[in-house]
Amino acid sequence: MPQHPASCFLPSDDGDEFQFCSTCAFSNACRSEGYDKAALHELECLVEHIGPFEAGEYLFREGEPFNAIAAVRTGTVKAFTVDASGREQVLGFFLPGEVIGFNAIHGSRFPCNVVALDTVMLCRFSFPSMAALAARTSGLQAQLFRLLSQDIKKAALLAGDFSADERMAAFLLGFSRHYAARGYSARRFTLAMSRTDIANYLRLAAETVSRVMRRFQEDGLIKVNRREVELLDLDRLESLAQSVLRA
Amino acid sequence: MPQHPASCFLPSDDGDEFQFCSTCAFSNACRSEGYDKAALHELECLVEHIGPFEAGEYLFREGEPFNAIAAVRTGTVKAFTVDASGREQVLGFFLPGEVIGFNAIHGSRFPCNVVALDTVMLCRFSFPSMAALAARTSGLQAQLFRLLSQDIKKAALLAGDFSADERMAAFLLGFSRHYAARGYSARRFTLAMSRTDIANYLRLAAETVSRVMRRFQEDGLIKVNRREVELLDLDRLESLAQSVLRA
DNA sequence: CGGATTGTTGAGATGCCTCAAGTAACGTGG
DNA sequence: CCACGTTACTTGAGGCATCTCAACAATCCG
Repeated sequence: MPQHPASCFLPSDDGDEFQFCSTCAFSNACRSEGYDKAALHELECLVEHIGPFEAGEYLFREGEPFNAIAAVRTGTVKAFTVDASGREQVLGFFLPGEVIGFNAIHGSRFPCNVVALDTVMLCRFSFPSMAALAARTSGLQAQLFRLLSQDIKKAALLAGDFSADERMAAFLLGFSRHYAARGYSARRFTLAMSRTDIANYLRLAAETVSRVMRRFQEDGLIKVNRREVELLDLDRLESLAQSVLRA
Repeated sequence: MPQHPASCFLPSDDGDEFQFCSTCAFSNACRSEGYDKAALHELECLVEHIGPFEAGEYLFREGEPFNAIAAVRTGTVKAFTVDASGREQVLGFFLPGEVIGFNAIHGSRFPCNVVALDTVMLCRFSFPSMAALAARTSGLQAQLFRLLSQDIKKAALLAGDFSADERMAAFLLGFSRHYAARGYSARRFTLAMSRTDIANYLRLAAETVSRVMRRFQEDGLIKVNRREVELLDLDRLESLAQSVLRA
């Protein structure tokens, strides 16, 4: 995520780096906001741009040794486990700017599978190298602690006992907020995942997701066409989701 | 958590420190396993032993600024939020050796209340100081990353969609494993929390918790008397809990 | 001993799931 | 470009796990 043209091994044909990086979880750490130049340069050298991955490709597999975290540059990613009886449990989705792999530090192995839902590009960071750099760069260390802490809170959100409506509203608003924070539309977006994946993630049946979406549409809250979503009444969605999002 | 009598501000009447500290999440970091002596000495100086707190006392309140984490030395602690309609959502319980406050780093405020369920003593660590020390002590930094990562996984566990039986079995085995790992009985222990708290935590009704426990007892899985629990058939409990615990 | 809290038990209600069928979009090969 | 099979999604009907409500029992505590 360099501010200036890459000075290490970065692919030179990566013209859109500023765009990508301005939305990334590390963008603060990557910018020269008072960090010493040497450390910043090292972070530039640390990043590997990998991909593209096509829909369905595995980025990581459960049980695989952990040695790097990865920030999503483009595309959408799904993390999931498969239980003894073969059923998926979706743990989460990752949008551009979000970081994959924090749940793999403890145990030194990935506790879940991670697949691309569409065309995905990643920034890969060796975790030992990043930790070493963080030891010398207090801003980076602080950012890592914050991101890890944020993941704890995210995981706790969906653990609450909420109705199908509350879950669905919170799910949709999650996308809205993510995109809004990055300069995209808060009202219109495309879901990269199937109804089945959404249902698995929200701990609902796929049929329930269908029904709730239809009802939301009948009530004028949203407009859905296939995977295209438009949020028509953000206020009412917020009030539905408030017990989940608490903010 | 000094190995030798405290050399800083530690209360001198704290005769049982070795005992406490050997079960603590920081015990590795606190022991002189190749860490330089200076750093170890600093960690000793960093810790404040606080308490005792009595049952019902608040250790932290939601919204309170975050500036320290705390390891439980003795007693049991409950973390919870209160939603708009006044209902509690229990986020977790902390037993001796576990660390409170990792979910407060992001946001710089406690996202939940934390109360003592019985008589509680804590080791308090200023987080900025600990982060600074971690920057100079790679083992401590690694341990902090591991503990944060572990909390992500813990939070994800209860988020799965599991039956009342599976949740209850996993809940009981959680205590069993915690105590076993620390040299206490894996089969007999006392629950410090009420049925209502357990139910809130497991996202069940209190009545359901009662009924599941009775059925477990009828089936010879456990023996319960009030808050005293004895696990009679660990194997069957494990197999009930396996989809939750996945390990 | 009496009131308050905590836990237990039963009966009925309900939100979501399961099963089953049908419809719409998609990709593929002809 | 169309017929076809496949996958994704929708819709309805019925069932079940868990919740809610209500009463009661046991324990704690002043």
